[in-house]
Amino acid sequence: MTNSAPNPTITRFAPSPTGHLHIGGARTALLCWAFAKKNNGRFLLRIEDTDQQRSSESSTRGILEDLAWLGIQWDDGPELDYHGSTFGGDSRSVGPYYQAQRIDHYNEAINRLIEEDKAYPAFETPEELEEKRKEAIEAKVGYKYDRAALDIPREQRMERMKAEDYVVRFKMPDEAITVHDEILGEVTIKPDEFDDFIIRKRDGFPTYHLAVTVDDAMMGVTHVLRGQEHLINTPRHVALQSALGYPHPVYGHMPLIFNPDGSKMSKRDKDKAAKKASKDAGLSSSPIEGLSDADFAEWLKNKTRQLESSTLMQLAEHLQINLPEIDVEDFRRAGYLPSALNNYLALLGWNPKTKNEDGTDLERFDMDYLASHFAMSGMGKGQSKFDRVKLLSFNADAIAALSDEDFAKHWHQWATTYDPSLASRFSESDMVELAPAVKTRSKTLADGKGVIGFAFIDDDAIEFDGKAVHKALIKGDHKGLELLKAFRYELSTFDDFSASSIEAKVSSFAESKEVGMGKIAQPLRVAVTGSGVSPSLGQTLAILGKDSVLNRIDRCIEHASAEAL
RNA sequence: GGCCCCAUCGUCUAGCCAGGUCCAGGACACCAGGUUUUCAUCCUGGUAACGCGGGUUCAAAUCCCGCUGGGGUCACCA
Repeated sequence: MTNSAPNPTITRFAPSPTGHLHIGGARTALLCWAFAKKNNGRFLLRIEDTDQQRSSESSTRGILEDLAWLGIQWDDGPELDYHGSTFGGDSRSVGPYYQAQRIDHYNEAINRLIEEDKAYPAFETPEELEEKRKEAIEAKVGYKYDRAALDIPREQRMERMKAEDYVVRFKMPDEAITVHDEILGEVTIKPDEFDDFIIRKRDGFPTYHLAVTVDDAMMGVTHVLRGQEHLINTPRHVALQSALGYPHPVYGHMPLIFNPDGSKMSKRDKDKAAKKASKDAGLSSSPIEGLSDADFAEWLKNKTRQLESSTLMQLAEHLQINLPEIDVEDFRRAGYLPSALNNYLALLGWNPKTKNEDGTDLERFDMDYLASHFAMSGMGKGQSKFDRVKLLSFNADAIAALSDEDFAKHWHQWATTYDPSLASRFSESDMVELAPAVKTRSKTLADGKGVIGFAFIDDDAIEFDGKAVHKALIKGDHKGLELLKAFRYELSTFDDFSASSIEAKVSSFAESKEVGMGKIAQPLRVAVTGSGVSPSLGQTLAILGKDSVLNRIDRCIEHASAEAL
């Protein structure tokens, strides 16, 4: 495909601001972005807020920030300042990018269609239509609008428009429409599958079909990459484009993403998980302030009832469970890196079909790679299941690959938002020091705290794991305990508490006592952490510092001596 | 239910369009072993799939048909 200057490739992502950015939407946006970049084109962001009831400004803001966090930069669209860089703008002067601000454009197109007799007003009320729909269902036939309004003479219709409430319907041409889809091939839909759909609602706002057609044309969109749930809409848009004399963009409908059990990934999954945990825990009354017992009981027994997101999070915390991640914000909170999320998302349905040097398939790649290699030909046709375990593995690898400095930056930034106590306990430069111990032991940024959990406990509050104490200190004639005492003595005059010199110190001590490293390492580890498991000994002691280490050893000696009697 | 889309290891997939090089390759997970003072990392090896039935062909994971299964869609939501 060649691109001459006058006709750049333009893709778009057009979310409706009715909630957070769903992970499926993020993948659509990512691949639209990648396609545009690969073809030296532009990626456009448009907010489809024609549903006045459900749209909100805070949703828009959230979606913009989620995209920015992922690093999916839009060239045209609403402006956003994010950590010093500006996203969006209107350099081509084809805005505004909020559909609610583009009503004049839609009306112009609608009026033109009416004048050309390609669209017409219809006067049935929603209730009347609902009635007819019900009848059709009972008769087990597909419902289609019966074109009753077309029986009214045109003159009369035009007259009634002035006085009555009405919708505008598009006269769907009576011919089969073939969509040339870059992913699925040719898809032909017969005319009896369509009726004269509404293009302007009673409230004067256009419907999605009309708005999307007008906007894509006016904004110069050349390629539409979207989820397969839109496949059936495409013939409508193609017909509308023809009627309005617009060019037809190239389409690509990508397969949808599902939960491992095959169900749709939806916000309801969070309620489902919380309900199950509540039942398992035998909760009979609301444990959350601001949620009444009655509401809680109703929510619990009604499968479709959903709780406010913040309430749900409080409940999850109370139950000590993790809610399934559904929105980009969820993954962010859970401590995923955007690079890992993008990588996994891109691979879900797209394959670079390239080998690594060792002959394995290329799976790990970054945004630059995507931007220079993405092609629709690599898209799969089949639906896929979202495997959090594989994503976790991608994330763990991405974290491990970070430099200590970058890891500290990400970790501290994450903690600042999601775990302020962690962020205030350890500065970013502290975290650089912690990085070597934490990186290979964390699958997510949220895991980090657990790795160094021993550092969060006061010296005199350490709880000693009985088994570990026995195995490391008491077993074999208290050899471990004696070694620990001896090492404690040497440590009292030792001041260089860097990880490497502590390692050296322990090593030379073991040599002088003619024992293996483990003989002194494990007693020490148990003494300072209470358990037999921690990062490397040098790192562990370095994190605690000399005072704390000595305190803890003393306390352990006391504890173990009592145990040994 | 009508229409439309889809179908390879448990999961994501390569191979399919241009049939033979595929007793089907990779990744995640899992199992076993190794490295490591513990854990984690890391290394080595292993288990594991062409949904079913018909064709076409010397030859089918690859082409055709049917079945089954999964999904989408049938709004004055997008």
